[in-house]
Amino acid sequence: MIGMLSFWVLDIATEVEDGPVAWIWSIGEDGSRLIVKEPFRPVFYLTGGDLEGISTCLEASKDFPISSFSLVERRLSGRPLRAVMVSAMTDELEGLAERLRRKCGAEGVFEADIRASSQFLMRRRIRPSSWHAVEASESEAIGGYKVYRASGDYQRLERVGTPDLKVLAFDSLLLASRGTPKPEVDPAIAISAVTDRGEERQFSGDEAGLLRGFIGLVEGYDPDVVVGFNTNRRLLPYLAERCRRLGFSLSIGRLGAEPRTSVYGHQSLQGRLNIDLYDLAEETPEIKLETLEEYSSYLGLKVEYDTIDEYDLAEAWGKERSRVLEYSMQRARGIMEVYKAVSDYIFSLSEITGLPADHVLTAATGFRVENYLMGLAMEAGELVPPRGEAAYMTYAGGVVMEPRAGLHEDVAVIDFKSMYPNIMMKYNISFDTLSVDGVHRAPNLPHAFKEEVGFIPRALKGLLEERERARRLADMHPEGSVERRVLEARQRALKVIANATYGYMGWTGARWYCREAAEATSAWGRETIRSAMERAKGLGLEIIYGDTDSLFVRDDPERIRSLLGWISEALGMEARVDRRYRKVLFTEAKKRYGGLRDDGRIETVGLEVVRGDWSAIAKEAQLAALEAILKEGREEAVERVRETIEALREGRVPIKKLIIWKKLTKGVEEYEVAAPHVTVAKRMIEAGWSVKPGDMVGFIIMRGRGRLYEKAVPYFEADPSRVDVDYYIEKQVIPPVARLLSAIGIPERTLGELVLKK
DNA sequence: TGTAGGCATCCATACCTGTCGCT
DNA sequence: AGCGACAGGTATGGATGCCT
Repeated sequence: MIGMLSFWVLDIATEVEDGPVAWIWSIGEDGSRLIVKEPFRPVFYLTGGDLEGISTCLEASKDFPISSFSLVERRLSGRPLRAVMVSAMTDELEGLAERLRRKCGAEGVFEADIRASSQFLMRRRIRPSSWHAVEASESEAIGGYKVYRASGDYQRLERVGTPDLKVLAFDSLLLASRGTPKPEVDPAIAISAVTDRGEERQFSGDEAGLLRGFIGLVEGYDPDVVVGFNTNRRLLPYLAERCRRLGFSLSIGRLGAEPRTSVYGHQSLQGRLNIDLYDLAEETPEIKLETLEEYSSYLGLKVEYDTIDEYDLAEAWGKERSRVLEYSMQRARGIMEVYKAVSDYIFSLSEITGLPADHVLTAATGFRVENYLMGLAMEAGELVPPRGEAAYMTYAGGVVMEPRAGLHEDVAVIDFKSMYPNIMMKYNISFDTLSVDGVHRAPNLPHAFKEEVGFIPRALKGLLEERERARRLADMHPEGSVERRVLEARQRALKVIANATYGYMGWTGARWYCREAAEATSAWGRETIRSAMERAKGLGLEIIYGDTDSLFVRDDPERIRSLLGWISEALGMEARVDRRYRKVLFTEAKKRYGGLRDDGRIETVGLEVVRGDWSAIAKEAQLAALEAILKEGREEAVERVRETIEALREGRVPIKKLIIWKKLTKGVEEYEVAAPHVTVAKRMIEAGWSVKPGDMVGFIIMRGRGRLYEKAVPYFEADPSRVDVDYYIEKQVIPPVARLLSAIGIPERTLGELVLKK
């Protein structure tokens, strides 16, 4: 029974049966969950001077797991290259390729370091998280899932959006008598779960019972997506270990599989997507503390949390158990809501980059860009180079103007649209167009680029055209519709990948690292913005500030229109007025300003207000002063500061507002100099808490003698009566506001007097 | 398992200088 | 006078987190 099968690709896996077989976990058009199976042979290439010799040698290598080999024409950095393509009967290519290279005297090996499942997706042009059709015959079902054998080519189907996925969000509580729970000794005490249909379940009490209850729920509901917060690095490995100790396994994958540790700490669930929203929170710059609560409020979700700090959990569990359980359920609900808000973006990113939806979140930006480029390379017959280790060499970046300090009225901000991608396309900047006699010569650099369209510019063109298409289509659908939401998420994902391509080229770890290309891009960028500044001056526009691809000018619609026209015609680039300020305040510092937008909102850039490593009281004080400066006057601004100082003096500031958070960026032993958050982290570790690189450490400065790092204590241990109020006044509140006030002519002395005035 | 460079800011630390007490 | 201890000032660089 052969017929066309349409399906949406959920996840991909490879198994070795007689040879490697790809399993595509999918959702059929009728909503059934199914597996498309196809045997395939991952390949690698051998290159060298004597391809005939290599071939003869391969002929005599029947004892190796090779299915076939052939002489093929490919390209390397755009230049034609002949190579021997070897098809393997194993999915462990690197060892095989290296042994054959040595045995047969080949010089180069290509693509042996690309995982079998990635090769399958790219060669067969299958994009995860999207619809395809293929000729297939039904074969024996496995564990209730229909299985199809695919034959022939896969066609991509133009269809917006995902099928109706079954989603399960969960949260789990772990209880330790002391410090951070350890899976060897400390139990899970509750698991809360919510389905996309709104069903809620909570398991608690006997640990074996609650874990079995959760496993039963997963088996029964059979979700396509399991979503949580901090599941990859923490919860899933923890729960799996608890199960093992209790004598059973955490079989929450399809076909009863346990979670498997996959690349970079990702936990893989067979046949399901395991999505950890913490990964997404981590890469969202607006989110500083990386908590579920913060993420929910950033997304503007109406979810209630009666938060219980992890440091208070043990005590709360003893005293107010029902409140703890309710909080756990609130978290599960919150996780589901966050998932619903971000899932379109995740699936778009997955489809564009070609990485399965659960892996795309754990992959860093560079690997997302690279996976996208690898897909294009395979289509174009361009060999994918191995990951090298280029020596780190820095180069010049964007230009930043010295701002005109002070308060300015009616300022327009002109932005170049996608400046770097457009420069790379305009001057055909790419690793395969770099050439000494190229027609495009980078300003003040010995780099030049050929005429014939390069790999990177072609990739960018594809991304930007696709983005335009997504935007146009989005506009054709009504506001609030599923299609519009999905298409908008798609255009955002496309923009992210396009904008990261410049940085990717300058990344020494990139397969297609090309410092010359990155360096030339920023050089043309500097030339572009400088010539725009010249022109603006020539037109009589008053320039206030500029950074890389933006220009702040006193608003003057007529002259600005003329400047934008010139940029389009003479530079062949596009710029637009991105925003307007009724008032904007600059200090002497670059990259820091605050303004009153034309829509009445206050906007802060670079100032302490937006930084996560200042206490809330300092940030509030600065924002209040800024608001007063922009909306009222200087006296009011000073008055706001006075009020804050007074509140601190009188002990009216809640201790939470005094917490200073800093990220521990490496192990505590690796630090060269003592710092408050490091000594606090050390103390916490001694007390049994796990504090690892990447964790945020919150501390408060207490009265006492010695260095600052000797006066810092973990925030949850701080005694409010012993807080070093003077530190908060003199080192936290005053400096940030003083910088703003001095920009409008109020000397720091004035604030000093405020402090003395008791 | 790291997109890039440019930048402000705080604080620890090393180093320098001058003063003081002691021999 | 010569020496070391110490206080105070300054230059430097580690560390963090922002901007485009």
